[in-house]
Amino acid sequence: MSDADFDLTQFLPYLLNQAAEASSLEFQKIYKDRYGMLRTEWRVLFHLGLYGRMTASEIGARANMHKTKISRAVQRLAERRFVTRSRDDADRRVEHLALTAQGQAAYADLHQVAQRYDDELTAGLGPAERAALKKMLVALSAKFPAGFT
Amino acid sequence: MSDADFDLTQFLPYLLNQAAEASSLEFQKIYKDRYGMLRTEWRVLFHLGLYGRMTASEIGARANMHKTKISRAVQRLAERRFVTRSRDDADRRVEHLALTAQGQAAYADLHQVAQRYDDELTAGLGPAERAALKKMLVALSAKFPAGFT
DNA sequence: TTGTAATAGTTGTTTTTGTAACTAACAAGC
DNA sequence: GCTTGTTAGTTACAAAAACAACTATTACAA
Repeated sequence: MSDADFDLTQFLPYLLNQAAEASSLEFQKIYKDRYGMLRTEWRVLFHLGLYGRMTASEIGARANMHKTKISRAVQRLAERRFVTRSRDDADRRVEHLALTAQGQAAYADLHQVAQRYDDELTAGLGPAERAALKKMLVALSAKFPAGFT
Repeated sequence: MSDADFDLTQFLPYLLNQAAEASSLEFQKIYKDRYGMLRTEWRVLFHLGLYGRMTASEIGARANMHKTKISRAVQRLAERRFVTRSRDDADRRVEHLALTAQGQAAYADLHQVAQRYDDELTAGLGPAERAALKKMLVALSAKFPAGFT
C-alpha cells in the first residue's frame, strides 16, 4: 500500500497549504476579532493602505483576486466606513477607493501587527534563509500567471 | 500613505497563500476533471493510499482536517466506490476506511501525477534548496500545533 | 448499576466562495 | 448616428466550507 518514495507531507501544494493555513490563523484571529474582517477585506485594506487610492480592478490585478471577491469586500468595508468610493468623472464606470480615517487607523494597527508577526514567524531563520524562502515563494506564485478574468 | 519598510507581497501568510493557491491550481484541475474530486477528497484518498487502512479520526489528526470535512469527503468517496467503510467490532463507534480497487487505481494515477508535478514545481531549484524550502515549510506548519477538535 | 463524561462520527444551518450572467459606460468602425 | 465589442463593477444562484448541535457508543467513577 505504501509507495517507495512519495511523501504526502513533502508534496509542495499540500505543504504550502498547510503552512499557509497554519501561519494565517493567528493573524486572522486579530483582524477578525478587532475589526470583524474577512481575509479578502484585510487584503483590500492593505492594498489601499500601502499603495493609496486605487480602483477595484487595480487591486484585483495586484492581489490576484477575482473581481467579485473584491466587489463584496469593498461593499462591506464601505458599510463599516473603512473605505470611501468615488466615481471617476472621466470614466463613470470606474470607482476610486480610498481609506477613511478609520480605515487608516485600522490599517496602521494591522500593518504593525503583521510586521511583528512576520518577524515572529521567521524568527528561527537567519536573514539569508528568510530572504531565500520568500524569493522561492514569490517564484512559485509567479509560476502560474494568474489566469483570472 | 506608503510605509517605510513593509511590503505586503513579502508578508509570509500572504505569500504562502499566494503560492499555495497558485501551485494547487494545476493539480486541482486534474483530480477534479479526472475523478470529480474536491480537495478534501484527494487528501483522504492519499492518506488511505499511502498509509493504508485507517479511521476518519486518524486521518483528521494527520491531515489536520476537521472531522466534518472528513465525514463528508468519505461519504462522497464511498458513494463513488473509491473507499469502503467497515465498523470496528470491538468499538462500534469507529469505522475503518480502505481503498477499493478503483480507489487504488485513482490513487496510483494521482500519486504519480503529484510526484511529477512536484518535480516540475521545484525544477528551478537545486536539491539543497528544495530540501531547505520544504524543511522551512514543515517548520512553519508545525509552529501552530493544530488546535483542532 | 447508574449517572457523567468522553469519543467517533453525522447532520443541519449559516457563511463564504465560485461561476455565470447581468447592467452600465465607454470605444471604434462603419 | 448606429451596431459590435470591451471594460468596470454588481448581482443571482450554486457549490463548498465553517460552526454548532446532535446520535450512538464506550469509559469510568460513585
